[in-house]
Amino acid sequence: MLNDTLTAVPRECGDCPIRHRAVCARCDANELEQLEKIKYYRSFEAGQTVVWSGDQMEFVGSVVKGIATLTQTMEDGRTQMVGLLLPSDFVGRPGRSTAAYDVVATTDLVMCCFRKKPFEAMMAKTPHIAQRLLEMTLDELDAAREWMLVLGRKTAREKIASLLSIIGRRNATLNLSDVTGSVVFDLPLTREAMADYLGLTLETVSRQISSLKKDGVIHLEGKRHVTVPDFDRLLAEAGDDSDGGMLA
Amino acid sequence: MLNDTLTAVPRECGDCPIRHRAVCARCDANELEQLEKIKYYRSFEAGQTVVWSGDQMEFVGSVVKGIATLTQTMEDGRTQMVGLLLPSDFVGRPGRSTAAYDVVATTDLVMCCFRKKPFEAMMAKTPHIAQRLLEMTLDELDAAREWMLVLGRKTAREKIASLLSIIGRRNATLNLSDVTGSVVFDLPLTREAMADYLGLTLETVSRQISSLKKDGVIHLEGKRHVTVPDFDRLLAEAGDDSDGGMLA
DNA sequence: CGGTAAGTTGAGTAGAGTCAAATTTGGTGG
DNA sequence: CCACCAAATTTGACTCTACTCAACTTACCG
Repeated sequence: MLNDTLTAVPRECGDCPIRHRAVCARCDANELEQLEKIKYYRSFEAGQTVVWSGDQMEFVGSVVKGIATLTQTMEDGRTQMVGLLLPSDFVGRPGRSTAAYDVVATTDLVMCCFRKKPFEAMMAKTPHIAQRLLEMTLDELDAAREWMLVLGRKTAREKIASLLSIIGRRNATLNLSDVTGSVVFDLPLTREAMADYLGLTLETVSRQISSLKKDGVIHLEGKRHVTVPDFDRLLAEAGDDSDGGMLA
Repeated sequence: MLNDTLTAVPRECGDCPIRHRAVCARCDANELEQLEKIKYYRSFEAGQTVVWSGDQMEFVGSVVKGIATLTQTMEDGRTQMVGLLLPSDFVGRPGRSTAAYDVVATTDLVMCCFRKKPFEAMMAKTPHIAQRLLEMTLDELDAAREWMLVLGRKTAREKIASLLSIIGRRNATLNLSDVTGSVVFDLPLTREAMADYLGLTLETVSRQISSLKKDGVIHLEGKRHVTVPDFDRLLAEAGDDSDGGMLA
């Protein structure tokens, strides 16, 4: 079954769906050819752990398809999600040998991997890669800081609204549609994963979603399919005047 | 009086106290000479705002001396500190025109500034700068994620202990002393600033500090001078087994 | 059609927030 | 050098949001 997934993945960088957004975005044809030589695809099933915190990192890479989470765990089991990895996002840190976080596949996942050593060697010779990685890292830093405001200062209701607006906005970006008026999307996370992202308990997440539903801010079909009739209303509930956290 | 401060600042990069840690750390003599041409020093008094969120960023630069904070504010006034800037830390984001956060001098502050355009131009030609900036940004991203765990999952008491252990560890690093047994330092932040960092109210900060004092985890002389008799005890109170958040 | 995981809802509690004094402190002008 | 002031900090009393524990419902999968 893993092969089915692999078959769906492009063999050539030219066909790659994340070609223009990933760490390789700035590479020219020649550089891409070099990358082709050291890349390989790996597939993971939903729920599988991609990397364990503290383990040796033998590769870095990009998410091609699916969603993964970056989480930290305390000894007593308290868990905090510190990043949501979407297609084109980069995993791993050049120059560091062990992983600092758990990476877990939330959905079935395909990654484009590079063995760490050759990648680092290539990065040193190829400014285009380092430049793009810097740009992506600065974006992630902004997203992390945006999230610090959510975690530190927002109420449970605002936290949920913030998460929904981020997911909604991202979906709109991918579909190239406007975030005006009504927005529809599927939640890629369980209530528990949402709780881990928001620094809440899953019960509180559930209650606040019910409350937003009751107040007509969102509609639900099943547990995952969300309709936001008025996106500005959602943003107001999130405590953001205009555009709050852009995550990816 | 500004001149007094300026006089204390090196004119030559060679004498600079942050020479080997800042964004210029990897530059060779020639590159440094180019940087000298576009650099200038600016001093700020404690309490002064260095950059307003949303403003045009006409410069980027490094903290040379003193401490600054990076904060976000919601319309209703809730604020969250998203970074603590220490000597050698970089301010500003190449490739972005407006500031995303308020930068405020917590103590008297000296910055080594570069006009944004020339700096960006130089970065494009000088891999050493971009490399070092990538490294620093990755470190900041790790620190931000570490802090997300603190904000999202720790109790008030653990938050305070986490902040104290970070400050204690940083001081030890600067003094090249071990973080074994007893550690002594001055708090660089008011209770309110600590609260903004930790996502708490200043009253809660005060109560938890009193509680840690009562339990003998710390001793206080005046409001700012802290003695930690047993650093491991403090780490245990922070919920960290070994080394929790390293901030700088 | 049952079994299990995911999600919802309820009741009671606790930890942090709010509002309101009191107290300490560092700095200043006399 | 000392009294005084404004700001920072501490402490108290009360409230409320989000957590805990628990039962129940729903959806999905074999």
